[in-house]
Amino acid sequence: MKAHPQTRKSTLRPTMVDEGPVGSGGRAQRPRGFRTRQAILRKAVNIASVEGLEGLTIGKLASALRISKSGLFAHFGSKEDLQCAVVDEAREIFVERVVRPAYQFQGLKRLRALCENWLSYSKDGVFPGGCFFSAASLEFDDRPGRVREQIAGLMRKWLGSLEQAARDAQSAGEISKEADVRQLAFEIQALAMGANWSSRLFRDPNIFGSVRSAILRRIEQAAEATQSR
Amino acid sequence: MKAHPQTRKSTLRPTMVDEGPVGSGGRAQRPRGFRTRQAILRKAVNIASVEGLEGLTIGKLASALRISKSGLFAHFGSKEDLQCAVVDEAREIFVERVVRPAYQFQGLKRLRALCENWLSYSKDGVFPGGCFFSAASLEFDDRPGRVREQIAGLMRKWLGSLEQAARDAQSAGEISKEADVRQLAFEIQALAMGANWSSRLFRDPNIFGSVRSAILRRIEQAAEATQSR
DNA sequence: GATTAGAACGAACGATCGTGCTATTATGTG
DNA sequence: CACATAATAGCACGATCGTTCGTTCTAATC
Repeated sequence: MKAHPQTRKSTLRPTMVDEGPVGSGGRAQRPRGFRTRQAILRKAVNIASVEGLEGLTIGKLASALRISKSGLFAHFGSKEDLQCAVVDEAREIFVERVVRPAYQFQGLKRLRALCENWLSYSKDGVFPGGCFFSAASLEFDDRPGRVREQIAGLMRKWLGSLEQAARDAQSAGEISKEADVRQLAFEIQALAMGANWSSRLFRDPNIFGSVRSAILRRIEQAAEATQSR
Repeated sequence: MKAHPQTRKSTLRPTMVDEGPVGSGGRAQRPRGFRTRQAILRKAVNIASVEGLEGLTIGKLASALRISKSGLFAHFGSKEDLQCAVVDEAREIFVERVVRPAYQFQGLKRLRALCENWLSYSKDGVFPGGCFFSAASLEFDDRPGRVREQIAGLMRKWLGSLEQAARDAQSAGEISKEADVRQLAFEIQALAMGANWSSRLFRDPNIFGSVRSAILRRIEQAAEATQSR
């Protein structure tokens, strides 16, 4: 004759309100469960950046948040939905940290800012596991599905932003007309991801300095010369 | 009264002898279980390059080989051991395909051959999931343990090979004395991994051509100039 | 042909996976 | 306060995870 099931363990947690000061001084509160969802995603992104999007497990995530598995699961219909939401949350953080601050500049300055911001985004550990998208790209490039397409779309857009900034710089005469801006964008991205890779695998933060130089050199090379394709 | 358990399903598979012609014309056979182990690793490497080293599961691997889970497991003491063996198998394939053929050349030629071989190694799908080590690096860079250290060691060695080739080219006067060969090696590797990344995520095989040019350009740049840093 | 070492198997373990279902609790509105 | 609705918890499910065990089969040695 065990006590009837389902006796609450702690009445001390009314809802998941663990977030800091919301908005600027008590702004209009969002709907109730939204905050929980947000808190879940925040933690999920951090875990996923370390363990991978597939290694991110509903059980682990729930217990990391001291939440019931089913309670968490109800916020998303499936694991795939959760993964998509996590990717989008990571995107938001990335945009806020890397893209947005660079858009106060124009042309070449913007391009440089995008690079600088990306490097410090990786170096400063915005995600505890390094660049979320480098890891996610390589994890999902062979797994067909919505997550893969979402990641691919984001990366295309990011490369497009680099390319567009370079193109604008081109229009402004800051970069040679002959430069292949698409190629330039790709090479920047490759060097940046290389920095992330090396810093993580070899635990060498110094790589960021030399990669920063390499990128600037590469940009300058596009600025100067009648460079062949 | 079920028949006593453990009646063999097929007497048709005495041992796992599915490999093609071994050695050059019936050479001295390796010990018995060794061939099985080899067949396991071959399949395991392919699966792992697609699903990741952690996504490689003993159950899936066993049933892909039509082998019992326990029988497979017995060849390795633990999953970590299996992963280490898989990494080493991948290393062997990589060396055979990328490194060794380049060592018939010297100096700059060797450096170029290493690059060319790497690109075609990725492009031709030597592993069905693209470059095994790119994926494995990013998967394990945050997971402490033997696997991580093994991968890191291999990558260090590979970068060292590139660097040494460049250094030799330097001694031969094919590359400027002022060039930073370590940096050169890194940038080559970053571009190459970028090609692998892009080709996989965007399903764009054309990237290899432009990355090849970019690498050659970068090498030439090291050859010519009194380049800073 | 009998003996023996090693290879492969079947069954089972506890843990955890993703996912349902139902009941309980919390919140916001009248 | 009562009520409706949304959010969360509890429990259970079948599947699969890595791992262990004891048994059976195979191949080589005497």
